[in-house]
Amino acid sequence: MQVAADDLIAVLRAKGLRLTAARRAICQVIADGHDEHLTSAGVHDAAQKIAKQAINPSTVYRTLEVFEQLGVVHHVHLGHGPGVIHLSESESHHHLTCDNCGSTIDVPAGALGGFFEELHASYGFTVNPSHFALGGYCRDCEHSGNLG
Amino acid sequence: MQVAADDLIAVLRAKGLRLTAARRAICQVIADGHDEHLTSAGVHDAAQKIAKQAINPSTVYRTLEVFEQLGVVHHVHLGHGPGVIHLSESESHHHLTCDNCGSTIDVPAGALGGFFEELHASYGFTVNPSHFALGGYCRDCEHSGNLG
DNA sequence: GTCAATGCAAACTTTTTGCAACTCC
DNA sequence: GGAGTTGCAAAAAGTTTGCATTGAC
Repeated sequence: MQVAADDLIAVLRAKGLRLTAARRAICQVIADGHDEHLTSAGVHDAAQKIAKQAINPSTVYRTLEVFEQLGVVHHVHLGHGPGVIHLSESESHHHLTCDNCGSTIDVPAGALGGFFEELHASYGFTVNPSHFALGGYCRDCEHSGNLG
Repeated sequence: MQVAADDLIAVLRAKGLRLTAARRAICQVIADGHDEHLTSAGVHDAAQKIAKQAINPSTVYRTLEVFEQLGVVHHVHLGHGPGVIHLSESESHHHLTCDNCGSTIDVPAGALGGFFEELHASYGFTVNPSHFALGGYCRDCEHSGNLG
């Protein structure tokens, strides 16, 4: 699903929150990068380029926190590094992260639906399908045999 | 599968590595806590109690790193906090972590086997079932409705 | 005696927080 | 004008690293 920066801006407006250059830029970054895996640092970087002004990292974190509370974005931990930002509205998907080469495969949530239902039935646990990733080895690494 | 501290010590010996009080204690902690979710801090703490002497955190990290390289343990990220240590030999299981209360449910890898096979068939991705966790809401939090 | 392992302290990364200054509505 | 935002700086948590010293074998 496509999300425009304007949609994000509208969310802020609807909540009576204020719209600053920094926030506009961050909205833009999130909307533009809807299919990428943006780190907070990446958001920070890109936002500064768009805003053509310095933005404080803490501003980025605070703005992303606002968006998380509004349910607009998630942050996901793909590995040991920084967290990754994700649009909640973007098509829900899970991540398969290769422990060897670090590549990430997106799996549509639909492909996992039955499995998650099973977990719910057995454990009463409702999976948030876009949070966290499954580690393992991708096809290439497994075949090449160059495993750590 | 049960792993004794002696087994871990044997691994070190076999590699020609040295055996110090700190390492003995850490082996003990890992072996004893084979079914728990030990953080590095937890290992540190427990090791000091066993060794009855101060152990530096960096020693713990370095020792755990050695064990990771030897393939004896993994470390897993359950969420935003510290990483968790896991015996590679211990029974493989997946983690369901509640985003609300932080509780963790262990799911035996067997329960997920079919699902992982499907992922392998569809995406060529081999899941390492003990790495990373699935986020979501546990039964209690979902029912109580006290969600973030 | 040699080399691995430790302790210590300092650096590092990512993220959070307190507070004064600012600015959007 | 006032509440929401920002920047700055400092702190926090978790982890890593350099270096001299220690201690296992």
